[in-house]
Amino acid sequence: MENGKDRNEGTPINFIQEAINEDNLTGRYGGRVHTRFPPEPNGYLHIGHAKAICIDFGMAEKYNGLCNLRFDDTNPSKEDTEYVESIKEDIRWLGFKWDGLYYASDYFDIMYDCAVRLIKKGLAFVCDLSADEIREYRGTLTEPGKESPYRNRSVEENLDLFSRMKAGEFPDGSRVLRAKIDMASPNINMRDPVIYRILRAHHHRTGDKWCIYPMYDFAHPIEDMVENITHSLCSLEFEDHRPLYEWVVNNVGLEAKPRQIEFARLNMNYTLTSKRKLLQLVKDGYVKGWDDPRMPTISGMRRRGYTPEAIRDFCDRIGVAKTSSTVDIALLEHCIREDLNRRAMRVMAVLRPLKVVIDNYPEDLVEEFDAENNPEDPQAGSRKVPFSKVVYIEQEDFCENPPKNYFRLSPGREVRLKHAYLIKCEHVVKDEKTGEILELHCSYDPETRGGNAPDGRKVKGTIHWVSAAHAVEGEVRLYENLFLDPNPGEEREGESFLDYLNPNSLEILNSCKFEQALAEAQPGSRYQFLRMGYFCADAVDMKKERPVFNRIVPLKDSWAKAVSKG
RNA sequence: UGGGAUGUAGCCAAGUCGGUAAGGCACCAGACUUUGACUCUGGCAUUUCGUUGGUUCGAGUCCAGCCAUCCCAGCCA
Repeated sequence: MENGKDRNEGTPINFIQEAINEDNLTGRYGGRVHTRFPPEPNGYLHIGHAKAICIDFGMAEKYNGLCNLRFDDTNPSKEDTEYVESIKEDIRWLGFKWDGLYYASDYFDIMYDCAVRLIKKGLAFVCDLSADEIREYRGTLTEPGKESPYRNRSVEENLDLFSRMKAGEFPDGSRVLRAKIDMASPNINMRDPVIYRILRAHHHRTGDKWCIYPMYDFAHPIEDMVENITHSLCSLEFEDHRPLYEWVVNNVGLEAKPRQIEFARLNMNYTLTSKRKLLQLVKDGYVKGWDDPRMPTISGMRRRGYTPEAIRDFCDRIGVAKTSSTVDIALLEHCIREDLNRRAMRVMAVLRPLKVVIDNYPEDLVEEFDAENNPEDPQAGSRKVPFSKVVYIEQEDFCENPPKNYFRLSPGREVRLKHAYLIKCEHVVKDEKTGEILELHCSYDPETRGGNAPDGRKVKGTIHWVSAAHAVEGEVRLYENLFLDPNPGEEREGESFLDYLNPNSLEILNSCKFEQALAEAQPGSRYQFLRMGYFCADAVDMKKERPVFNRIVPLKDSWAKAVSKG
C-alpha cells in the first residue's frame, strides 16, 4: 500500500483498510485478518449482500487472511435449509471461497455456558416481565427506563430459573434472560437487553433440542470470538449495538477480542433490498420466484444473465464508506455492458420481425456471408450466415415517413444489411383495412456483396436481419426495472411499494427470428444480439426447438434518446 | 440540550503534517463507425466542499455554533 493506494489498482484504500492497517501496525491481532460473512438463512441473497460479500471476502483476500461463511441461525421461526443452500450457491457463483463453514447453532452450548457465566458474575438475570412490560420499562428515546423488579434476584435463583428455562419448564414468552447493564443508558441497546428467549420452534439444524434461543446481540460476538474473527464487518444500523457487542466480548469470559466495524449498506435506485418485501413479491406471485430475472437477488441476476465479474466490478466501483447512499442502477448496467462487450459473441436476432422480399434476388439462391463473432476480440473468429430472397428485419428499422436523421430503411431509400448487401425499399404492402405494414419489397444491388458499394456511395444505415428460410423461431423476454419509482422502498403516505411496480417490467416476444447458431445456445450462455442488447439463453426454458432468451441489458441507444427528446 | 452516525457535482467517491478540489457513472458536444454499439477527444464543483463564524500568509482539511439527513424504543437479524 503505497501513497494510500491499493496494491494492484489505482483505487484509494477505504476506511476499513485504514483500520486494518492500523491494527497491523500496532500488532493488535498479530497481523491476522479473519472476517466472516454471517447471513441469516431466512431469504435469498440480493445485490446488497453482494456488496457485503465483496467487502467481507475481499478484505480477507487483500490481506491474505481468511473469511468464514457463517449462518446466523438463532431464530428458527424464520429460517430454512432452502435458504442455506441458495446462499452457498450464490457465494460460490460470485467466485468466493469461504474458509470455514459454520452455523451459529453449532455454538448453542457455548453460548449457554457464556450466559451462565454472566449470571454467576451477577451480569445477567432472569426476568419475568411480559414483552409489553419490558417495553414499558425500557423507557423511550428521551426518557430513561426503569429497572425490572426481577433485576436483583440472587445468582442461585437466576441459575436455577435459567436452567429450568432451558429444560422447558416455562411457556414461550414467559421469561427471558437479560443482561444487567444500565436502564438509564442513553443507548437503548444497553438498557438490560434480552439475551435469551423461550421459543419452541423446530430448528433446521438442532431440531427440538433447544427451546431457548440467544438473541443476536449476545450471540453474534460469541460467534465471532469462537471463530477467532478479528474484524467483524457489518452495516451501519449496528453502530448503536457496538457498545453492547463490546460489553459481551469483555464479559463473557472468552479470550478473543474481535472488533466490529460498520459500513453503509447498498441502496440502488429503482430497486428494493428489503428481504421482507422481496419475500412478499415472491410469496404473493408478483414475480415468478426468487430467481425471477427482474429480482435484485443474486439468483435473479444470474438467471437474467449478469456475470459474477460484472457484479464484483460494480461492488468495487461503488466503494466502501459510511455515508448512506443510493447508487444509480445505470452504474450496474454499465458494468455488465462493459464486461459483455469484451466477451459476448455477436449474433443476429430479429425481435419484432418485418418480412422483406428481395424481388430481384434469385428464387432459390442461398449465399453465405462471413460474420465476425466479436469485433472486440479477433480471436473469436467468424461464422457463416446464410442469406436468401426473403429476410426478416426489425420493424423499427423501417419507417414509412422517416423523421429527420433517420437513416434506416424507408420508401425509396437504401440501407445496408449487415455483412450482406445494400437493399432499397421499392414498395410497401399494407393491410387495406388496418393500414398495418405486412411486408416490404426491396431490390438489392448485386455489386454491393459484403456491404460495400464499388461506386463509393455512402450508406449511413446498417441493420441486422435473418434469412427467413433459415431462421429459428423462439421467444425473447424483455425486462425493465421492476419498479417505476426511483425509491420503491420508501412508501409515501397511504401507498405501498406494490403501487410502484412497473406493469411493463416483463414483455414477452413470441415470434422472434434467430440465426441458426442460436438453436445450439447452451442454457445460461450470453450473446450480443446485434444492435439490440445483451441476451442470455434462459437456464430453465431454453430448448433447441424453441430458444428462449432473456434480455440482460439493452445496448445504449443514442438514436432512441434523440427521438424521445424530440 | 436522548443517543449514535453522516453531509465534497445529477449519482457514487478520493482528498490522512492545513498549500490552492482525483477517478468512475450519468449528462453535453465532436471524431470514428458495415452495431445510431464500442472506441477516442473535449466539456462538466475557481464567489467551490451542508451552513455561519473563528484561527491562519493560506482551510474541504483545525476550532465553535447552527442546519439537514439516516439509524435506534423486536422476546428480529
